[in-house]
Amino acid sequence: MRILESPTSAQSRRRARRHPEAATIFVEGDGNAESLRVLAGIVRLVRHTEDGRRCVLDFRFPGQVFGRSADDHLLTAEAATDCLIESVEDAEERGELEADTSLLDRVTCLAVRLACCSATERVAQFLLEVHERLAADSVFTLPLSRQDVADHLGIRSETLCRCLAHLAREGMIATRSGQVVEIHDPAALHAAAHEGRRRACRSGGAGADIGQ
Amino acid sequence: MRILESPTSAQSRRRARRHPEAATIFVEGDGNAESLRVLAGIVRLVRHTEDGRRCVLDFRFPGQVFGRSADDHLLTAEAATDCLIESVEDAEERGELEADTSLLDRVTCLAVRLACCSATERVAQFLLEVHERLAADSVFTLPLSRQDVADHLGIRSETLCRCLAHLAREGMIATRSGQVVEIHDPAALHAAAHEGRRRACRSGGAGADIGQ
DNA sequence: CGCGTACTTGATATATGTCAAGGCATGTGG
DNA sequence: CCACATGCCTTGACATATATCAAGTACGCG
Repeated sequence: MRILESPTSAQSRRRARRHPEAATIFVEGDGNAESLRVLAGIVRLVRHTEDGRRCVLDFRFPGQVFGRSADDHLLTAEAATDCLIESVEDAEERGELEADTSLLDRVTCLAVRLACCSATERVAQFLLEVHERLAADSVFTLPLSRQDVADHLGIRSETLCRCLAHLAREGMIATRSGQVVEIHDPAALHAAAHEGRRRACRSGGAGADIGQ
Repeated sequence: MRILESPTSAQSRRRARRHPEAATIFVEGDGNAESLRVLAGIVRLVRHTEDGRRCVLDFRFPGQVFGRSADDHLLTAEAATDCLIESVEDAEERGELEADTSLLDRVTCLAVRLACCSATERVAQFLLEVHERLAADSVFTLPLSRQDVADHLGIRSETLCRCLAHLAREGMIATRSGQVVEIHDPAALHAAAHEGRRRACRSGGAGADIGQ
């Protein structure tokens, strides 16, 4: 199993803890508000509903922090892949802490997407965003299961497959062996991520006009 | 125009500011992190996307606080109805401040709903939640436009109408003159709010079993 | 009382979910 | 090292939910 690694992880593996894939790192609502940082692997922040459904609110990639505030512990953190996790204090010591974007902002953006965007738009947005967050090459490995991505985007895994296939047929991306994604035409992908324009601007009526 | 009033608003109207319907109270991303409290009316917390779409992330009812933290100002606050707003300091002085639930929690719940629930489920959940948050009688007035509610639930206003009509046909609720809602059968409504059970529990596969 | 806006309802198109089968990749045991 | 078994991914056919487009209606306001 390949593990995504942050550039600095090699020299800092000292006090890192290892979490095997699917392990629970902390549970929603536990009092224990520890701040953690991903060294390698991918963490998913999820909420399980009382009726057995699951929703992936966000992913954390190498170098990113989670569980920072008490609010962050409103979600459960799980290892989406095998993970190396250290405490934030360790990273702080070494001055490796990046400014992390607010979880509220992340979840808000997700809610807006879920409310407004079609499945294909969501998938395109997700690809672009992951690509950017990983600061990856145009070809990159995304070691997430289809189910994890689908649960994040609020669609079925079959729909996710179809959207990927569609984007691939249009020549915007290619998927090699499932987890390897290649972005061929970022501009077109970006357009696909924001198609809804037409459908849009009726909502507000008065206030919001586009103009671009 | 009727204005929802909090029980204590009468004696505290001193330094309250009035915002007419549709007025913007503060804009997403402004540096000015003022903490406010609704005395009367309803505030909506929205995000406008770059492509002209709108999403209502949450509503604030009389007695509730908004704009509390810097994060709260990631959203725009608008008067969904004519509003009376005071500063949190004023309420604090009088010891009227309730513990407010975290905005992250609210938005997370919304995202989960948007990701998992059908239109009818969302509408049923919304009615129950508003009913509870208003601590209202089984008959209550909800002075929100269909458009506001639809933009909150991620559906079209036509779909919202149909869902309400459906719940009414089933005898769970009645809508009198648009803004007045009557909850006839809370139990059935609660059931309608969580129908998806069947569809659910396949997602996780291994981890998440229900058991209740 | 008449007008304008928002709400409601209907007909239809489309997107997504659902169910089912097949293929591919990965890991395991011989 | 290969054959097999297992699970994930992919694709297809179909059902269904929701968006879309278009009238019609009710309601609030002047």
